[in-house]
Amino acid sequence: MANMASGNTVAEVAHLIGDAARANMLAALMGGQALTAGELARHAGVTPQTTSGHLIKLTEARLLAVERQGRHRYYRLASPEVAQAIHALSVLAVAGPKRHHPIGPKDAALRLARTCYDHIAGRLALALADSLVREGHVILSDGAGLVTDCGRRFLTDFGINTEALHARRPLCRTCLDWSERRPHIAGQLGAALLGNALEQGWLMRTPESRALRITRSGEIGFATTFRLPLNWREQPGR
Amino acid sequence: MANMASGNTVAEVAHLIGDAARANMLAALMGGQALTAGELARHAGVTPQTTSGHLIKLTEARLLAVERQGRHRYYRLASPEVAQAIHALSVLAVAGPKRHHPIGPKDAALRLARTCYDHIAGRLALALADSLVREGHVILSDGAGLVTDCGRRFLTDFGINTEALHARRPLCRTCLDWSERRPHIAGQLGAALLGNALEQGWLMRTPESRALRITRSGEIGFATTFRLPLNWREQPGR
DNA sequence: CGGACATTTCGGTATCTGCCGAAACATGGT
DNA sequence: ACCATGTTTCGGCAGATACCGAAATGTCCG
Repeated sequence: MANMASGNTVAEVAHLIGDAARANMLAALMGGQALTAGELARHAGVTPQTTSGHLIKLTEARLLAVERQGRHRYYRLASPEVAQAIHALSVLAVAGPKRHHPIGPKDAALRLARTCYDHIAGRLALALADSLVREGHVILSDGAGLVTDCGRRFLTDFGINTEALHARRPLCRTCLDWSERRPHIAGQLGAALLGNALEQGWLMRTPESRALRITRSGEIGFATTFRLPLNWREQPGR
Repeated sequence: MANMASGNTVAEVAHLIGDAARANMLAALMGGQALTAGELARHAGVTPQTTSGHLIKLTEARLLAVERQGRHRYYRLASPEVAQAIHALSVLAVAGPKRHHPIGPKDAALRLARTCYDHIAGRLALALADSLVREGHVILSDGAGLVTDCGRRFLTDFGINTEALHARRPLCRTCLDWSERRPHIAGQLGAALLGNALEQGWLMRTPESRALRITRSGEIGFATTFRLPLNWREQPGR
């Protein structure tokens, strides 16, 4: 069958995501970093040959983008829209009647702070969102969010150019947290917050995980800049 | 295989949507109305037996909800989250490089006004969104939206109880329009707008289509209440 | 009860495609 | 040049499942 380089249907896109191996790869890429074909193979639990086939399909369908670097090939989600679609599906996946996560003994770090495609998730993200709302910098009405003038000044001081963000993406979106069940800040603002925190050395990515490590300066920086309550780590959410 | 009544995975959910017949059924249900198994069979282009199997799977996975009524079974999307997921996928589906819709000679009506799950889409929806923004009733920052105090009063006068809306769903979300490429108002506010318009007899559903018919009183009502510009029908968007 | 209609169950077929082993290709280091 | 590593291509197999025809079940109507 002739391969039309463009135009997928909903069914075709869903069919691509609807395979365990491919879904695992996409989930791994939800961490926001580009991964090599080999790493993705390990995440998916299949051999490199099999992985290669999957990656070709995903790339041709424009769900992934590739970048060659020496003998490696780095794959990443092709666009924020892809991340959004996967997120929307994962909401349905968890939605089954009762399935409160079987505790994460080893994902304590993940619960504290992790990446969610391009922004921060976990309790840190909730604390930041609470702070921004409490201080009147951002107004959240569930799935929607808005940066106030006061918030714009605050973020500018923090080092985020709110003027430059007005591209196609929502300035401020919320994203349901996986561990806790409250929304945190996603969208362009969420991406900018993560970017700045990494740049300032407040957060560091961890190699083989989506977990984020909070540095010593980050401890202080977050607490003072965002006036976090002392107990923000324990707060189980609600 | 043991049927776990709960807990799907992302891959399982996507796999269900990733079949042409099932995707067609879901797309048909994006109109917001409940449809019978037979109607869905026609939409999907397969026989009733085949359809039955699909519907059982979709229902067990909690993507659809059923309601028996005599010898009919009415199926509808189980939750707004399902609609959101399908919408997110359809964004990716169209995203292929170039695929501007091959004109719709017969979907002129669809372009003008149609349902999108539970809210209004089409040029009417764009005109309404423009109006709400222009009058300062709603502030949109791309994917996010917010109802102002002034807007709250306006909507209350219109017959929408904005206090009662504060459930789990976003009060105001935007949704990328399929024909035109601009966001319109979805979420609870979008649903309330559609509901009120139907109740007041400003809009009427059409039997076998997602198109909405604008009644005579609707012509006048929309134009005066929302101060629509005279040419809102022609505006091709951008 | 019997006939029309909506929906489901059962059984069998055909197709699709995910998987791996083996081997080729590509790149970088020594 | 050689080898190690990362990735792709090829070929064949096996499991999953979408499809339909035939027939059963359920529901309304007269």
